[in-house]
Amino acid sequence: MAFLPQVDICRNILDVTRRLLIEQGTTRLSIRMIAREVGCSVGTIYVYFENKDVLIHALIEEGFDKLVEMQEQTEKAVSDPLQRLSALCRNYIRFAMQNPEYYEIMFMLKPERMARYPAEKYRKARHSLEIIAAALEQCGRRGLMSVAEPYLEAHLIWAFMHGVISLIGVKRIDRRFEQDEITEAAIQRIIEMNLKRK
Amino acid sequence: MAFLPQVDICRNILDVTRRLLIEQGTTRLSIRMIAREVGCSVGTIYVYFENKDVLIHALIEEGFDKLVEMQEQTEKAVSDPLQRLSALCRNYIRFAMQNPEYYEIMFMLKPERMARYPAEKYRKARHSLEIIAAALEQCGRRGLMSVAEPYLEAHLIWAFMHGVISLIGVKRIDRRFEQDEITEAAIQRIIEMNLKRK
Amino acid sequence: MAFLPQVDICRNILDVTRRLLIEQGTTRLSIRMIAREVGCSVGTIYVYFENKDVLIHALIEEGFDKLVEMQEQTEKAVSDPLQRLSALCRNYIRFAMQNPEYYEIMFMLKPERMARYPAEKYRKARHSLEIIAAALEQCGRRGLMSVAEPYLEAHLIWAFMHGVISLIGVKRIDRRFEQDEITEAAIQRIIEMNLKRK
Amino acid sequence: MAFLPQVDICRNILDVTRRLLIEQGTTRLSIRMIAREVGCSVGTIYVYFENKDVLIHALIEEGFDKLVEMQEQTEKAVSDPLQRLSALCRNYIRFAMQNPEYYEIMFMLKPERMARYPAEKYRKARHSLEIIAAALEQCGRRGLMSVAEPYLEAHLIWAFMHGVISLIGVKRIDRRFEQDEITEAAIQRIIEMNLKRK
DNA sequence: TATGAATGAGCATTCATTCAT
DNA sequence: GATGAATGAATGCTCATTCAT
Repeated sequence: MAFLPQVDICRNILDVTRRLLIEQGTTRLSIRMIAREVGCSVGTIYVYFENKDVLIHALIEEGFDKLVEMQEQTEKAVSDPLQRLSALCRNYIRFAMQNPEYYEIMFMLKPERMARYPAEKYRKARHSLEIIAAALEQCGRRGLMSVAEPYLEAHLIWAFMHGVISLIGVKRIDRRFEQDEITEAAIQRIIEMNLKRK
Repeated sequence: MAFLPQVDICRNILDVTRRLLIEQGTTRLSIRMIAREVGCSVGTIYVYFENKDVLIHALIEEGFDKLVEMQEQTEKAVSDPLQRLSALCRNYIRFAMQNPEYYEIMFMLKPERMARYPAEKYRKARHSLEIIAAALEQCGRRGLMSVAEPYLEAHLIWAFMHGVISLIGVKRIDRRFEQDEITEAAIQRIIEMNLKRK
Repeated sequence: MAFLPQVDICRNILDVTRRLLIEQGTTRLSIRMIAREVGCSVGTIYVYFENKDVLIHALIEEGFDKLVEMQEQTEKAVSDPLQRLSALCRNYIRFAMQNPEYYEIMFMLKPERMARYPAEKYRKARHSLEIIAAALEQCGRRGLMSVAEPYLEAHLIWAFMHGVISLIGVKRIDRRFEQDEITEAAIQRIIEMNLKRK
Repeated sequence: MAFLPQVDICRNILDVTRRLLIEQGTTRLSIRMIAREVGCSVGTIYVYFENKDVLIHALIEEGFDKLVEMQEQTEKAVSDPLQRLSALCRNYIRFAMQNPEYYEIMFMLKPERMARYPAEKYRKARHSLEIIAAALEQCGRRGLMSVAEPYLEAHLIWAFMHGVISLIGVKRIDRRFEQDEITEAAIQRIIEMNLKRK
């Protein structure tokens, strides 16, 4: 034990919590469960996180950081505005699919049900929207789209993606459709929806 | 008691539960809370509902009945297929806005987190989708739209609406936008999205 | 229904209760369970039996009546005292094996755990002992046995049988032994135990 | 607290449970009752015992350990096989009389009524039987008894003692007899029963 | 006679959190 | 920093019993 440095209990707690969040959701998730899974005592959790909410807020923040960083990189990496837009959409959906637990706490918790709602943290979410709005504007400037209100349009795009992700998450999409089929169709509609009519 | 005619305890339980569901969500909602609010004993709840799940399932069924009935009436009432489609969308969103508690248990619960998942009840949801698909087909037949796969398209429309509803529900739409502005814009995009390009 | 006379609800309740007693024991047995199984309402049970204890006491009485009647008949039917003694023993054990629910409430309930202990009813049990004591005396008079204290001896015989029955009931007899093997061996020992040494 | 050294809560819980078991039996015994009597909160019980069954199983094990240890000591201490046999019997009965709560959970619970039946724990009971069988065999080897099947005979002896203990436990022995009178008579019969007829 | 709604107390169990060590 | 005992309140649910109908 002395030679096996306790690497990073804090990290461990966060990762275990993420895993448990998928199966259990926030309410069913319990500190005892986390402790048992991490292999530490309940008290130890409280050494690192003031309470259950703080622990979840930490994960929410982490999620936003990951998402925003990914989108910022795409913004930089893809120069063609139309391709950038679809890359941003594809990324967003992929992020949700691969990190359902992050996605759930980032975008599916009703604020009125969170005891200690950290409004500031959610404001980070805005940045991800602004990146989409910027891509739309760029498309507009290049004459590819005619977007009167890019920020509103970005909300609509976001909503569309969020709807697809959510319905997949609650397993309500008809089994006849593959996940990819649905998500790709959605992305296609999103692009077309804004493309300049000739 | 003599002055407060005990109208219908069962109905009362259902209504109180609906109300509490908005504030608390399914997991936090407790039988004791319901009993306290209804003004009866815990045991009384169990006279009418075998257990907590059965109570919630009853509400889910009620919700689907309301929604499907509303959509069926619209289907009959509006003959113009394009207007019918937009009426169906508008209705769906209005239903969700006015009955957030119904909407949540109907469309937002992860099946794997429900102890006793009543798959059959959820199957009713399909009918609401089929009504939209039928409207799309009708539009196609009239040459107003060219919908290759009406059922897939109906899913996409549903997803779009569900996304708007969900984001409004978790209060993530920028305060600068009115609810109506967003929902109407979404409906407009939904129609346009499918309109035949000239 | 009108043509299907409600035969004898009371009898029905008693029989269902007996059946449930085997699986559940007195404590776990519930009025609701009985009502469900009988196919009547809980209230109906209370029409016939003042409360749960009274219902069980009725069964206890019934059990004693059956046992004593059986033993009295044997007493009359078998004239040879030695054969009578072994017949009485065999009967007793068979009664216990075939009516474990009667036997349990008749002989295994701790009086201090019965809310309303009907001491008088248990006094009936004595008669069954007296019949055994009488048989022992008869054997004594015929010179087959020399029983100094027939009543004490009857108690010991009873205890022996009760022990075999109880251990079989809690499934503690080694599986290598057949039930019959054990009970017959016990009866043999009981007879020998009292037989006059030559 | 400072004045009442919290010696050993775990031990305390076990002892209180034992006491309550006599009055209430396993089914009526409740965690709340134990907590109230121990003077701790309900949760505290669960700190030491995973659930009610585990708590009772712990007592069962404790009981078997006590009984077997006592019998093993007697086996070693008493060299004369006949005296050893009667000492083993006397010990067994004394154990049951002095620890009725242990005895009840060790030998009177129907396995089918125990939710989580710890079969392995009950297997310990066998050892106590084997010690008696060994004593019988020893008597046989010394020509004091002629025991064809010592293990079967041990079962019969056990049953006899169990019967006496049980009837005393349910207070069914006629008040005219002292407990000692009955138990000593039983032990005497047990020895005689197996003694070689001259 | 028969019903079944209603109750209040009770059940085993789990929880987030505190705090002395 | 890490522990884990301790708590009090809460959870879903069952119970024997009552009583107006």
